[in-house]
Amino acid sequence: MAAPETNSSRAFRTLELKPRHDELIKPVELIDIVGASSLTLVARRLYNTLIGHAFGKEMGIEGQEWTIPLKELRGSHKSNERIEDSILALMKTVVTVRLKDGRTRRVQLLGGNDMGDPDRPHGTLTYSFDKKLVPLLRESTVFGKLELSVMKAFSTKYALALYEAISRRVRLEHVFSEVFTLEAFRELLGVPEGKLSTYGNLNQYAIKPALLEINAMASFELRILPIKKGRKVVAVRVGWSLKDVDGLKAAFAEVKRPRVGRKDRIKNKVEKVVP
DNA sequence: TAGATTTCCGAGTCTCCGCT
DNA sequence: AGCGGAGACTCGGAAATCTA
Repeated sequence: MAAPETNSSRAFRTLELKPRHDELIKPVELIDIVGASSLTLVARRLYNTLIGHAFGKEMGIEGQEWTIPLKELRGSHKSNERIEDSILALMKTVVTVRLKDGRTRRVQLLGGNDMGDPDRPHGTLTYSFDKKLVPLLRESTVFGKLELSVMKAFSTKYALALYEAISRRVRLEHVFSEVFTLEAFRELLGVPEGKLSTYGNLNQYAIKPALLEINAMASFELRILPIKKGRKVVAVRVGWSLKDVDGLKAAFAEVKRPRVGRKDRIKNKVEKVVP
């Protein structure tokens, strides 16, 4: 999938943009991860936290290490057991990135790391990113601005993947929709090879749930329309618009509510679902 | 001994195949 | 397209264990 070019007058570098409270900035090359579909939602959240922690304040250099208390990675569970699983999954995930000059780069999501320190055996995680990955972070000119509190609230990986991709495009001033072939859209959502092979299943289990969650909780509104060739759906048009003040208030309120029962709550609201 | 951490478990929820 | 259901997954909490 081709990454959209940013409007040239505002071609910030990642280095120059500081995240506001509760947001993190993630360069486009990382967001369009190809081949990470086997990562769990927990692992994705953990990775987003690690990225935010590492690059939120200042830009890294090759070989730099960061230390974060495990407490901040655990979430609501009190144990490290799930953190270790996620770290292993991230280290095993090889990302294929299409560079602007046409080269293809393959790199692990997460580099070497140490858990614990001499004082507290299980207290901290010291981690690094591969030296091939750090320049990507530094050179990025197109990026998404992601709201941590929103990302934490998504319950399906398809909603998170779609949110990441669209939140980046929402910032482009003159673009309000984009057409994806079904193949590209599956890749964007991170649908595993061979799964959800028919449009019916893709719509029911990936697109509809993701739309429901995003429209309930994000700062923008999404519409997805199938594009048919004959009777067969061959592509989708994804359109987006920013919410008004009332819409933003409702979204903020839903994010703050507990996850239990969310599905039923948001289903009762107006749905913009694929026909 | 108190607080931190790990292990285990079960309820709730989600995914997606097979069928109509 | 929609339904039913099996199996997988997520999550929070209780009990056990560890550490200072």
